[in-house]
Amino acid sequence: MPELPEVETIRRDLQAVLKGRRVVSLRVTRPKLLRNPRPVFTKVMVGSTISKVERRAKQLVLHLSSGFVLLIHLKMTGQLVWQAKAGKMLVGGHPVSGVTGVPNRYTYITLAFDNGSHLYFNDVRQFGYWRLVPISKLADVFSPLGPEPLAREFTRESLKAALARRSRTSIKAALLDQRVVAGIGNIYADESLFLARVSPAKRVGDLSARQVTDIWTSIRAVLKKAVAARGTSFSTYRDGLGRSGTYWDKRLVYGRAGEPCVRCGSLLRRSVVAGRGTVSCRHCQH
DNA sequence: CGGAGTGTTAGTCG
DNA sequence: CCGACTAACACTCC
Repeated sequence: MPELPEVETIRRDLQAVLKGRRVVSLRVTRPKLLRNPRPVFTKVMVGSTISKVERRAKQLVLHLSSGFVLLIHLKMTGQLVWQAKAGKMLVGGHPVSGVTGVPNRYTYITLAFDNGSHLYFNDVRQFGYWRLVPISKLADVFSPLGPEPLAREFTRESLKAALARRSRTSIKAALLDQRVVAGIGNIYADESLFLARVSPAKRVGDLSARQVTDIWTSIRAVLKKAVAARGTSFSTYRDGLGRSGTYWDKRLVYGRAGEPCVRCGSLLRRSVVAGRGTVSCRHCQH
């Protein structure tokens, strides 16, 4: 489920509580979510310290003192819950209605830390994974990914060049392709294309130079706004600080099929583009 | 109850 | 080498 803004929010929250923590134990009740053999996980993780928490595309990147990084992908329904010894809890990822507290029936991996806190990985659909990679191999693992859209490397020119090799597909499929630009998913693809006034079904080869520029500008604007809002609707502190993740209230089109377009008032339409549910304004987007 | 839909992506098939 | 489609899985909604 989470896209760049949600994963970035989780990264910041976890960095604050996990940096410098030593792993004292690992518990796995669904081994298939591990991309390495379980003995490797135990050996690499137990006793090692987390030095920093980064993000690349939609993955979390936890650096370990053992010379490895732990990649965590939440896919559609993955959720990370950190809980202090005293009970303070923070949550990032897909909420499970009616399921509170950890561990619960969807908790498949648990890390225990030296200060008595725990990190729980819950995943209803079990698409997510944990993967250990030697730090020396990290660049290879990430090499297929396109640029980070909020980094300097993502320029109008780099987007134009990446799109040039995919002229026959729809612009929405291109934006969802992590090799073109890393971190955009279904929500922010629709949001960005609405802001750029470009139809999601438009063939990449038919885009004007101006439209490519508008898409580039819109991607950055939408993602910056969403990061500032802590993502969409699901990242929630449970310690009395209140809810977070307010992009849902700011969204322009996602989940608004049948509602009036904020720009022209005509009704937003639902369609299927690139195999995904898609919302757009037929009047504003061309 | 059946069927469609869900924030992802790796793999297959033409 | 594309680009479209589907499976992986569990749950909600109509």
